[in-house]
Amino acid sequence: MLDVAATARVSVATVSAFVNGTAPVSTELRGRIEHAIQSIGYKRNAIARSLKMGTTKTVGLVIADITNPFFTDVTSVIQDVLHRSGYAVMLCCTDEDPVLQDEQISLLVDRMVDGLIIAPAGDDHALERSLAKTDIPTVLIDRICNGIDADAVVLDNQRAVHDAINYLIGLGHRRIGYISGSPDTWTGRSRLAGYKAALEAAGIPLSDELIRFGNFRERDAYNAAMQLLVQPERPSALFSANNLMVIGVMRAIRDMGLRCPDDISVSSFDDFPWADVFQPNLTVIAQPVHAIGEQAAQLILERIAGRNEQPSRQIVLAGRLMIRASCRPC
Amino acid sequence: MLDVAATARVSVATVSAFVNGTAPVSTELRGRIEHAIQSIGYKRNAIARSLKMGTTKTVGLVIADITNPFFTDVTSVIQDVLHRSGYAVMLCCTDEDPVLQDEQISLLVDRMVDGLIIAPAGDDHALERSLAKTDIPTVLIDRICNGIDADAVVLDNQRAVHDAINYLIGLGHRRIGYISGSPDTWTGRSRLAGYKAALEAAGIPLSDELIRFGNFRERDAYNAAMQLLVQPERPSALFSANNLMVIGVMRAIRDMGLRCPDDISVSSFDDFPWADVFQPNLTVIAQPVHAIGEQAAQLILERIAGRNEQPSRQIVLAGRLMIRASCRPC
DNA sequence: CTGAAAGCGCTTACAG
DNA sequence: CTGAAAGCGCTTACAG
Repeated sequence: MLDVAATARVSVATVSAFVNGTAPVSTELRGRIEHAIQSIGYKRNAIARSLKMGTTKTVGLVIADITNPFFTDVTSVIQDVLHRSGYAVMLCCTDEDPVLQDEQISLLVDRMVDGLIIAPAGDDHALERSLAKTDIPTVLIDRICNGIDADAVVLDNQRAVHDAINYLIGLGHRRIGYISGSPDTWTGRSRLAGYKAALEAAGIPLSDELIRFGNFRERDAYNAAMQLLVQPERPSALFSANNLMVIGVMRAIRDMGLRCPDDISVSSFDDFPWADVFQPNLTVIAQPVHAIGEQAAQLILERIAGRNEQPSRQIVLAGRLMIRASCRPC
Repeated sequence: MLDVAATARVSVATVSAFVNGTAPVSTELRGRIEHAIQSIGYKRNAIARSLKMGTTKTVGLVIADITNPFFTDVTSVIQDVLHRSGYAVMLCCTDEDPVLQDEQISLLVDRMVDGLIIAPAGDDHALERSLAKTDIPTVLIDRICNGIDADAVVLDNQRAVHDAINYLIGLGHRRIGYISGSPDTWTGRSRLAGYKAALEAAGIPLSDELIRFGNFRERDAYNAAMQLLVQPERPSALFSANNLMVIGVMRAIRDMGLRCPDDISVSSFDDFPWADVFQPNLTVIAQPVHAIGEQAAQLILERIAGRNEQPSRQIVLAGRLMIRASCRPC
């Protein structure tokens, strides 16, 4: 910028005023500056600008797994709206590991991101500790954490699972196996609560034998499903608490020589873009990924702009049961 | 840092030396500094550091589509190895749009990323122009661009498609429809070349009627497949040049009331994590996503470190044909 | 409308 | 081993 100022024979203040449109500049100087910028190939140094302004125009996004379609869909729309507002996004993955999560958040905080959008991993306290050292505006997605006062956009998980299980019950199923996410997470707990509530409402006794923990991971879900499938009185239906796990469930079903939906019905949380064209057409709970991303991005933008000084609020969205062909009457 | 220096009653130079371990500090001062850091809750400002050091410890990754499993898999491993080396990654998506690509690259260059890993979108000249203004170390993945002198890690696309088409020919197929990526891209061209070479080698005459352009997009591929499927002499097999497009192909097949593989065989570029458990089990060309990400990350790290001053080189990896159940003898 | 100057928080020769 | 000081490239009161 000094070079530009020098060759344009103006002060740096004027160059800055011109470049940022922050103050009027006479047509003459404007021409000289424009010319100087062209010939030098000047580009404003955003780092220096950040240092002075105290803002980096970037927000950190931390998700569990970039390989999970749910997160990528949400990420995609978040990026979209954030970019439109001139923000870059720095993406970090935690692999559902609180330690990694802490590292990633540190990395983001160090780089002075203006805001944080987090899909929390691990138990609530982990995130609480990670966030304690900073006062960067934060919005949570997918999960809520006790002890963290931040905006959040989540699903009404309990209601959604309740509906799905209800559908299964309506089909005559009584022994419905449930592959749960980690009970350490809000998501894991609230989905499981939906399962239990649905059974209870239908007067079907709960049985711990029918609940296994897959921790939102394919591998664990495979083992969990296996345990359910080898039971003498095999469940007639299986519900998986997320998309990764249902792959494991399907794999277990195949390895047991069973077929879905002929031998066993399957339903799951989270939709797949290809669900309608591959067999079995999975009956799932679709999350409003677009709305989730949109809302989260909007919230963080508001917080960053300081337009929103109100106490944090939670936006609760509804899931939608997509009935396809993976469930049969019992 | 001034605060820390003040309360520890030392100079900022000493604090800096301690924090970065860049010079020995006496045990006494070390204790005082440590204490001051604790009580103040000091964190080094990475922005100021970047400004002074001319390095941001972050690399920009620009891909076409975060929703595409191929890119997310590669992204996942790139992030992994980069994080391990203390680098953050800033992710941008181009939607295969050269204009957006230019914006994203600008955004990254502005923020002074130390390196760039790019899966080029659009035609070669677009990227060439976007990169012209900068001399940031760059490595290309997935696609090579004419006129750009950068390290690259790509697939031997022609060979891979050749193999897949050969397999189809071996099954007795003669009318093999081909859903191509954009011919403006190296990837689109080299994969198509593989198709043509395979037919030629088998003495099967080429027919433009059997080639349609899906531009790597599901929607376009759907239309392209439709055009192929309504032909009086319908192809007995369809090959899709990437993963997104095969979804469109399957959708077209379904909408035409056809079944795969009973009525028509299907094969595609790119594997899916769930390919073995959903029907039809797609026969595909699997890319070595892990190796691609690993190599790309390694290359950019070397370039950034300046350890590699050699002329740019291209790493060419081999695809692998995964024969499953979506292709039948004709 | 324009310019000289201070300062954002760090690092790093250069003296001591 | 430690400190005073300059400078990374910008923005922004403050004068003129």
